[in-house]
Amino acid sequence: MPELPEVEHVRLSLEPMLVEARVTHVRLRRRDFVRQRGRVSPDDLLHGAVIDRLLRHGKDLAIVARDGRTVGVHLGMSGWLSWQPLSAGERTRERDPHVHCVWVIDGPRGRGVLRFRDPRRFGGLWTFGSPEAWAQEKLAGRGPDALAVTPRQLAGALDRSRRPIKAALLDQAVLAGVGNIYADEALFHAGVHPGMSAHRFAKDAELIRRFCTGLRAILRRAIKSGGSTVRTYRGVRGEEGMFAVRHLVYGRAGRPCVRCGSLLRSMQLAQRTTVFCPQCQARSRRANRQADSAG
DNA sequence: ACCCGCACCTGTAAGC
DNA sequence: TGCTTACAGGTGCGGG
Repeated sequence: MPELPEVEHVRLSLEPMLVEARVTHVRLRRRDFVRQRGRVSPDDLLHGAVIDRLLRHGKDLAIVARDGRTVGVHLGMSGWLSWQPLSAGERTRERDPHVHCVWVIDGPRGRGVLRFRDPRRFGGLWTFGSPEAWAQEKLAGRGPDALAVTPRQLAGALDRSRRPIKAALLDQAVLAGVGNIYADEALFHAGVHPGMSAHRFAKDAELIRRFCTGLRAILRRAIKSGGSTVRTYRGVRGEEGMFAVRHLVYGRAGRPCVRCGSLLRSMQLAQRTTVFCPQCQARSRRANRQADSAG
């Protein structure tokens, strides 16, 4: 579910509630949801800590305490972090079997419950002694964040790769934060066929620059809209992200292209459903220019 | 070294 | 209605 815009929206939404707040209770309901060998203590999950900041790189999130304790959060496909205000003296009882970890938090904006719900359990929690350890261990092998990547970095990561560009974009070692939705949207924006080889894409400096600019714009707009709710994604208050109504290709196979009217096509690429416009994203750029000049 | 294909899970919707 | 199947936003691994 959540790609960079969804994760960033969650981070921004939680920040005012969590920063400067103290964790007063922690309840881990599924031990194996914390990817750590041996015993997990409440202290590992920030019990008693004062939260200092929330970090994000790609789709990875980290909750960092003042004393350095850090919890890495990954939402996987179906993960949801929710915030519910709690009145004084009120207690919570979990009945939802998919809520795997619960934190009660006392902060400048009042008391509340932070819950991590994840039915498919592809997500998880990781514990570290410092934010540096998080960056070193959890982010090892991750590429640059998709909001900050430079055309140069992207070209460098792609120029010896023979994979289809779509497959490379989904690879978090190349670029951190892009998943199936935003890969399709960004390729459409740049007019690139998803099956184009990565090294050919990397050779075209002008194309890469255009792609990076478009990608950043799409991600920024998506963050502002609260992300994309396609099925299950929700913001921290349970609200839907409104960016899906602005998807131009993702989820629109068989419908007309907003630019040229051709019917959007669907194919399997890197085991993922891929939607593109056969006209605006033609395989050869010559065909592409012809399509442009034809209007 | 690179890249593919699959496994990891559950929920939902469509098809029969 | 009920059963079966396909599919879903992600990642990490084995092995070709």
